[in-house]
Amino acid sequence: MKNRLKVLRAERDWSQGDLAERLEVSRQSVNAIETGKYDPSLPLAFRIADLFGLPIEDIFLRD
Amino acid sequence: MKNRLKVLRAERDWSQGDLAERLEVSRQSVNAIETGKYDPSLPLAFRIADLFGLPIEDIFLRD
DNA sequence: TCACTTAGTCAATGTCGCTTGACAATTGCG
DNA sequence: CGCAATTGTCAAGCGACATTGACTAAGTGA
Repeated sequence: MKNRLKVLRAERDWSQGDLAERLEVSRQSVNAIETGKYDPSLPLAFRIADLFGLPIEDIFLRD
Repeated sequence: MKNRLKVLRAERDWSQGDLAERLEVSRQSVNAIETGKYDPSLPLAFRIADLFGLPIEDIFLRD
């Protein structure tokens, strides 16, 4: 399960901390998801999709 | 996080066991997800979406 | 140079997702 | 009626998700 978080974040010039704050999760969680340590829960994936205004399928990709 | 699993399953006349087999998870997991005990992991949500040929957003709904 | 931000990582902790095995209650069918 | 299939649920266990706090390393700017 890959994801485009880093790119989407860069497009908006947000730090991992900025994104974490908007998602209401810890900065370490954002980092772990970006670096592929684990996948987000489904509810968090929805919050991410809502934040970026994209369908989940456009952010998270089957690897 | 609600979901339409029970309906989608009924449309195909599948038992929880049938669905579990196709998803390669336990019957108890299917039951727990259907009865709202917990949400599936993101990878499992993708497998479910693929199986039914629907986007994740059409199966799982923000509550 | 020095302070600050950012990114990455580690440890410890707690909860969630998923498992196997088991059992009861219900439904459908010969 | 009797039997099988289905659904719902429980307990115990394991690994994944997410947390706080702390630390290192690299880049930016005054």
